[in-house]
Amino acid sequence: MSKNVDLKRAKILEVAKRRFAHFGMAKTTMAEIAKDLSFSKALLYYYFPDKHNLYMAVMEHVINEMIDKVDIYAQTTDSVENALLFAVESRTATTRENYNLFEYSSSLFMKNPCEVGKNIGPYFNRVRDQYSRLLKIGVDNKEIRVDDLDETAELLLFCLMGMRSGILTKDLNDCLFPSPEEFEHIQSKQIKMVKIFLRGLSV
Amino acid sequence: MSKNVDLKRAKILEVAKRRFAHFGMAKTTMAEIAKDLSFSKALLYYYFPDKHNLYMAVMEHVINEMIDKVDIYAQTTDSVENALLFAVESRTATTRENYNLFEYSSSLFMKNPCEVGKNIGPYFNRVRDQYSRLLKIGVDNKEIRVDDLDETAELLLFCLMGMRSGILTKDLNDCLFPSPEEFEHIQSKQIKMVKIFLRGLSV
DNA sequence: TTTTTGAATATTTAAAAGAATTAGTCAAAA
DNA sequence: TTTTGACTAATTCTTTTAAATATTCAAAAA
Repeated sequence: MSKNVDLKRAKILEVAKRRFAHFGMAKTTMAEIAKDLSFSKALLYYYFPDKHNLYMAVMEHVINEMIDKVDIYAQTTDSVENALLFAVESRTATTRENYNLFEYSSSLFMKNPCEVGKNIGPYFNRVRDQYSRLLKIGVDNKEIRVDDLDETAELLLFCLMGMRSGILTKDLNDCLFPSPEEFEHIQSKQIKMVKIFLRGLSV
Repeated sequence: MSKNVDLKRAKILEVAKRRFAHFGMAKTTMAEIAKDLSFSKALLYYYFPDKHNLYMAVMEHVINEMIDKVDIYAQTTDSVENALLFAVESRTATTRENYNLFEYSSSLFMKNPCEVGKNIGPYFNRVRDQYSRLLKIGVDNKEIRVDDLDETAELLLFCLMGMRSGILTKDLNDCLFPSPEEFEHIQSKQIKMVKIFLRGLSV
């Protein structure tokens, strides 16, 4: 029973994710998603209450994948630096693979920064909590010293975000979709940043 | 001759700055600025070719004030940390005092990130150069070790920007104008960030 | 009872047209 | 050289209408 429902929901998520990641939320219609799955539009609403809800489910799915991947890697290493660098690379990869998916989230924020708590807020917190866990590896290892794990993780995450907005502010080539070089560029800055940051926390 | 022209231009800048800082570029008309100065609109165009040019002149004036203030302070101290913390505080102050002035710049960027080179780009570079100079104090002092001053200054600046965007993304109260507490909050994060960053560069 | 659909409705977006505001010009006066 | 009032051009704001798309629902299929 419920097994079948979950399976169908997963299939829908899969297809919707492809469309959203490729064309973005705005340029994807429910009709198109339904057609991809070769069933009726109305059935989509049987499994998901509305488009926004479907989008959020896709977001959650993508974030989960990324977080799980990083957590699994983190179990195989005891060095904070390795763990964090892996996390940074995963974030870059996820971002470029799903660029247009995230665009809707940021447009939501632009329009109404106040309601961030509902939209991207929870995802931000989950990522921050992960960085908190990663930093803890270093603390347990006596590599670094951190007073407030959560606060420091947030600080680090803000810095990483800064690399992104900073670079997109400076040398954007032709706009629209950041080029592979730009992703590389951002990531390289982020890596340098992480190294300085960690050294700043070292015992 | 030219002395009088400069004086008049300065007066115009003064008035325009007040309007721009208070109501923003969009909500300020050339007619209003002219009325404030009790002379005709046409005369504004005698001293400044167009509104955008006038705006840029105001921007430059404000940035200059901030940079000068920081440079002067920097001469009185040999500690990088003091210099940087002063710079951070000055930036906060300038930002809150001229919040709506900057809003136009960011809206320009939102619309067309490509042409950033023309608009805010130069100002960004001047601030980065200043941070470069400030870091050099620490290098000369043997407090810190830096390979590439400019690159590191840029990194630092991006991190500072991250604190700003990060916090405005998270806990914005009622939107529109950030509250004094929010400025405080951002600045406190920036200060913590700078300290970790500097420690990460320490010899 | 659960899943699926076609057709109907309700919202949102897009485009067009017109009015109103505001930027920018110019010939002439001070 | 500096200043202005009157003029034109460009931009923004509203309103309207049409089209696209999200969402609902009663009924059929499984």
